[in-house]
Amino acid sequence: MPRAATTSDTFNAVAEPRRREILEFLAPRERPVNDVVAELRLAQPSVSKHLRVLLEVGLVQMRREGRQVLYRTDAEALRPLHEWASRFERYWRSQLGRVKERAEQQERRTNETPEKRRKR
Amino acid sequence: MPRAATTSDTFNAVAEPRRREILEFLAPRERPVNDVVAELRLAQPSVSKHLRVLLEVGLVQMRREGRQVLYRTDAEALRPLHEWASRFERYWRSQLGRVKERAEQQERRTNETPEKRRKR
DNA sequence: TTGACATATTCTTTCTTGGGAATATGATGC
DNA sequence: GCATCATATTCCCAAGAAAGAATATGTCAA
Repeated sequence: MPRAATTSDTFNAVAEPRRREILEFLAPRERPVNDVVAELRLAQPSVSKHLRVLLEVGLVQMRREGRQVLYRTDAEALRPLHEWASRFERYWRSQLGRVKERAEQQERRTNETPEKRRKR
Repeated sequence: MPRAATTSDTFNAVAEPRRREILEFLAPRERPVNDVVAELRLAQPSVSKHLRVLLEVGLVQMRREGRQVLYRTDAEALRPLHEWASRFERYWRSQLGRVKERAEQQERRTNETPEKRRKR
């Protein structure tokens, strides 16, 4: 089974960094596509494609106005993500003492090959 | 450019539903791999691969104990995700009145083909 | 050592992605 | 109609992804 489609749900849609930037830009108020192109310095077709993905999962709303198409983030659609992460809040609260130690362990492991790691 | 690796960051790692389930299961306390296999009814190699991805982005910690390898969710690593979603909290609060209307629009659009949608 | 248990890796197959370039569609004003 | 602005789609490509099956590695116990 290949990886799930980016349009399958919110989690997959926001996995792409550019789409997260677009969502942030379109959160305060609606904007035409070209504003996104100019602000984020992306190619226009690229922006259109990202917006399509976001629209399909309901993360943005769209409205036609003359020649322009105005997009806006539908923040409500991000709540499931927020709530899912919230389920872990109680755990990171109780793990605070061990955080630094673990971060250091993790850093030591970074850039090691699987072979080296396996020997441990 | 193809899609970013699942190990590139937290967002990509949690885009996979099975990995989210694994994180939930391993949040309360550490568990051997086979417990994950049994509980989530996944193939053992599949679980090992998912755990590897989670380990590389720091979402789980690992500890060897005899023949077993114990894994545990590092909830702290989910905070960036939670905080990113929190940035949109003020927007969904102020958009509450329009939510139902939009959800209905979205539902009407679901299962429409791009061709139909384009005509609007 | 041998065998059994626990976990990890490799290989193959099927499928999706995001960028770039080119082109198509859509709306407006003359 | 025609040129122009604004946006969307299509085609191609390189890079992975996830599942399944088979196999490898590691550890303990007798």
